[in-house]
Amino acid sequence: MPKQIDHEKRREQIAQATWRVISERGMEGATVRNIAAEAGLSLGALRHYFSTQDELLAYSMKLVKERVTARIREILSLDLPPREKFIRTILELVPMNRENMVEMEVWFAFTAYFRHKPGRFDMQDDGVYLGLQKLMDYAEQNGLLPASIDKELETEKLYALVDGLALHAYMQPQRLDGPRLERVLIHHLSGLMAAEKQSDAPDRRS
Amino acid sequence: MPKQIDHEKRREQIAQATWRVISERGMEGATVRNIAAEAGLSLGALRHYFSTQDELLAYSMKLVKERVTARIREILSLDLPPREKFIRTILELVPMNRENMVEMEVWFAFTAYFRHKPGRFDMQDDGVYLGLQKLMDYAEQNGLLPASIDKELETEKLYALVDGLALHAYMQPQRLDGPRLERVLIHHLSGLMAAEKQSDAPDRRS
DNA sequence: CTTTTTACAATACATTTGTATTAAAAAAGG
DNA sequence: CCTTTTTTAATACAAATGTATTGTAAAAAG
Repeated sequence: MPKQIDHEKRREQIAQATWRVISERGMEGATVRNIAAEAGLSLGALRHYFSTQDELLAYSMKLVKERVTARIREILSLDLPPREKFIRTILELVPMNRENMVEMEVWFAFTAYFRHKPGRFDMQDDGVYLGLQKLMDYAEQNGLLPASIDKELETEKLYALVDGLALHAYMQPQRLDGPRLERVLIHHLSGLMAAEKQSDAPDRRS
Repeated sequence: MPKQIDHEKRREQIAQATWRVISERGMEGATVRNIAAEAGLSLGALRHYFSTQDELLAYSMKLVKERVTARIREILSLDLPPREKFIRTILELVPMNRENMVEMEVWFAFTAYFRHKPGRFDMQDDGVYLGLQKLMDYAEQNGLLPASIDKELETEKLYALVDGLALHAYMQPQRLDGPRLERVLIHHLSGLMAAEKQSDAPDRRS
């Protein structure tokens, strides 16, 4: 038989080809033929790794989530001051480069696609809300948050802010580029951690 | 000839059928046949009002925008205290009922669909950012905003918050229902208008 | 070396899709 | 009443798509 192939690796390559196709041509362009061509495979070859299109799409979606959570887990494992860790984790939730942009793009596409599937493959949640709740707990336990705030509402606001910014960065990348995204988020987090005087960052007394 | 038909009215009916189909079956289900069936027409009949599918979709998208902007314009025309007008306008940007939810749903679907079209029908912008800028100007001119805030950043934040909440209300309607949406937005706007002490609404001294 | 198993390619097939064509029915205009 | 024009229906057709089948080559297993 021909050179033994690492199935899992091939599946990941195909999933990445899927991401590229969706990013460039939308969900409408994510046909098995387009994906096979992007991956440099024939239809028959593709079918050896995914027997149905929805299985391929579901796998590709799952892989996006794994990649993102792995990156975040890595940041959380770094040895940083709590404040830096808190901020950097949140910044990671927003697309700062082309790669993250594609991830978010395909995540949206997958979500919209699987939402209306009869045999639902299991409506995947991105887990960001749960993660932000834990992150806010972490911030509170490390004294980053003033006691006066309504933590639950602030978590909801932060969640909406992050996803809203992500969405806008995707829809209007020329207006909302990386540096501006960072400015907006830092501004919000500074206000959040400042309690009274939300006007600016806390440690600014020059 | 058969009973003269108001073409514009028919086109609106068809567009509304399109919304329903997209809401229930996603963009994948928005075939000309499904839409014709939902509208109670034959393929040939549909084709008398829209000669191509993309023309139908583009019209349906335009109609969504017109409906939403009309509703907002109506609120702006009401005789309300500036503070109420400011808040109610922003609350209108978020889906509080089934109808608004469908509008947002199809707007997202259309946006994703037309994004990857060779002969782009004209990437429609929802105009929310521009509207919010004007609304913030209005708020400032009516003394609702403290001078200490960074108006541009706060506009960007508000924009992201609104769209993020809308997205989440769509994705997790059970968790983020109407009352909760309102609580979160009011909380944010209160903090925004409060300047120092962002902890709660301003006029609360009992 | 022989056999068997694996990766891949080519092709086939039934459905669905957008669009086009043709025709009929129905009422407005004269 | 008769012609004309508009609405609608029925059918056609080519292209695209998901999936299945068949075949082939290559290397692992013996």
